[in-house]
Amino acid sequence: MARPREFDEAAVLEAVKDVFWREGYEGTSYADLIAASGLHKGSLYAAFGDKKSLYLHALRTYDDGEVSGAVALLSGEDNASGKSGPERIASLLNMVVDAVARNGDRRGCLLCNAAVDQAPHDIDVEQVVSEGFERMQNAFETALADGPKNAALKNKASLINATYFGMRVMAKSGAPVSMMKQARNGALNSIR
Amino acid sequence: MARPREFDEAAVLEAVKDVFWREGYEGTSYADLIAASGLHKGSLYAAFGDKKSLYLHALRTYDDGEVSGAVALLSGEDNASGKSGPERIASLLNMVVDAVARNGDRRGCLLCNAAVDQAPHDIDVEQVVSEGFERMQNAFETALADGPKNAALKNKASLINATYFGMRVMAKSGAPVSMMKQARNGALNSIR
DNA sequence: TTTGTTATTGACCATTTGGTAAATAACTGC
DNA sequence: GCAGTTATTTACCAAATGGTCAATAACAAA
Repeated sequence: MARPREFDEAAVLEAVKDVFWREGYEGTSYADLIAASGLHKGSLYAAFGDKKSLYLHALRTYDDGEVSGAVALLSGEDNASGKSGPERIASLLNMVVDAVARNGDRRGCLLCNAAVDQAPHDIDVEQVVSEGFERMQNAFETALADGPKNAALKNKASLINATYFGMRVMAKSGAPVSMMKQARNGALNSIR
Repeated sequence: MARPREFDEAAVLEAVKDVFWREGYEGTSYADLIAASGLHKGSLYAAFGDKKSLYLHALRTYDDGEVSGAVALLSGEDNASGKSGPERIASLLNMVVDAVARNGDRRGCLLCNAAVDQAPHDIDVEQVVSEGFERMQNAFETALADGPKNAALKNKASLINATYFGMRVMAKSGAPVSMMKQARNGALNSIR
């Protein structure tokens, strides 16, 4: 065979994902990626292609990790806690608030960041983002009701979905936590 | 005195604002700004300072224009139409939907874009964005009620506010108009 | 041990980046 | 017309950008 990889591909993608998450696509340089991954430029190119392709790898890593985690939480797949749908929604929104309130995490949601900075300019990014949005939308719908989905239910789900991404933007914007908590309260009240 | 300006400062800022609005801060180069404004680099620097300062000028132009316009609409300052508060909110959300549905406008909201791409990295941008968010928040509250503001009202206002920015992100993300309309319907139902 | 294959490394590249400075041009008040 | 002041223009710059390539190193199979 041939010489084996010396780096852990998943670990490198985690590091790369975090840089793009914090700095955005244009705001990230190869110098940043090299520093974060510990790899040389040639290795990054050989393993993941050019910058755009690397960004897509990072975005899909986020999609497979954070987004799928949120979807699983909302859908109640891990039914250990026995939470109701609204309780699961509350859990997710609380996590969004707490990331800012407790850790000062200003990264927001990578899917949402990608929607703002690259989706309008790159059709591949747009596709990953759109699919992620749809998955979140469906997960909110699942949490709101297990029966057949009517129009009013879809409206509620989209309301929560939009609020979710709005809160993520608030997080990146430096909005006060009080405003985020109010948004969360308003969303939860609206589905009571 | 001295040699007068040959360009219309307001017109140049409009052009510059539009580039930053479409391309983001890092995505905009001086070549773009020169092409859009018709000015030479030296003139841009002499008139508005460096790139960051020019971006702030553009952001404040947006704040004085689009944001103030939305705030005025929500507050019912121009009372010619005699619309109720919820009707004024509906008007604004409809404008957001229509920008995408009719014109395919993917720019979203510059304030929101700035929140995502520069607010976490620049305190001046963060301040303009935060103030804009607060103004929108207050305008939504004004539209929801003219009486004293209680906690439930603030929650509702923040819900709508978050939904508004979420819909803007949806716009940039290429989400289907149907999803945006659902979010609008959900938001309007929640304040009935 | 040789051979084929793939990974790593570091030097290298053209282009673009944001930014500067000196020369020139246009205006006002004297 | 002259002096003073500010705009415009052009040429220029160092640094950083994304990207490539040839040399070398490490493995497996034969």
